[in-house]
Amino acid sequence: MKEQYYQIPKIDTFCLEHIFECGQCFRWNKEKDGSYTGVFKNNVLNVKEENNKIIFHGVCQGNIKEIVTEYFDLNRNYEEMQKKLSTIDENVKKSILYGRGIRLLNQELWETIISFIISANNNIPRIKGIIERISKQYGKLIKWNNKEYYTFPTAQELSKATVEDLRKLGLGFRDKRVYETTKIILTEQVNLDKLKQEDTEKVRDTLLTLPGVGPKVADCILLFSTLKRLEVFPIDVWVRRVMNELYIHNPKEEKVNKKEIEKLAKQKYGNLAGIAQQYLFYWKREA
DNA sequence: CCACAGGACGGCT
DNA sequence: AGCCGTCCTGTG
Repeated sequence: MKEQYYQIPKIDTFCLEHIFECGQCFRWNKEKDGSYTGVFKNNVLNVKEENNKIIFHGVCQGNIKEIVTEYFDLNRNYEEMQKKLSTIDENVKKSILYGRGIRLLNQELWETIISFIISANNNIPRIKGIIERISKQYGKLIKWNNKEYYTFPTAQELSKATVEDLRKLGLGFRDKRVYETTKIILTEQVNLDKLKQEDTEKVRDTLLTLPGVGPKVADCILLFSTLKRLEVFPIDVWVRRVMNELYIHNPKEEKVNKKEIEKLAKQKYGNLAGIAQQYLFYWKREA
């Protein structure tokens, strides 16, 4: 663990606000100067856009360049994917212009699973609060710049929590789901390392066996974690809304069949459906 | 007081 | 297979 810096030139396909406010992550907070600070794995990192540079600064376990490149998905060509998607139709093109700085983070799988179980029928401020309290209670302390940060607990660490403990931290009815899933992963009834090599449908089926993981949560995990399956298309109320507006035009939005949306997304966006989903989602929700 | 928020689950038909 | 009530908690 040592303090390190890294920087890259500013690019259109990297915007802090787009990346951190598009709903894929819960542990990044905006500072007074407009930069963002967050905790992932055993790293505390601050990211700042300055002049023509993006500056990464923090305490990292390992080499900061490698850590940043992996986490921010810097080796993937977002410009090329945007060009491809822009040819599909004017609306998607518009959504990309609006959120062109989005990148899909490679977040640690275990943390992503628990975070999105907590996200079920919940809102972002509360999700963030719950995850912060869980980390403070069961994670490890990292001090930096006279401030205290806490890592997201490992399965081993979180297994110390009883259902009642979790309830006190504000998880509500999700307490039991987190508790059970933690046990399953800790005992390797589901092995997260082996999961990464399987094909998407099989991974999805396995994730769906975890308590608290339904179709939407499973797809978020597949898209926002190191699994990084760009072809999945998480469908929540916002995505349903925008897909109905753009293509289906059903006056009763709540009646729109999920299967219909899935089919549409696949035939239109193909193996980039997940990327398209993020631009559309961010565009529609912010508007 | 009530509605609702970035779903999952269980019971029912 | 599809439909629907219910599930904690915070906020308006």
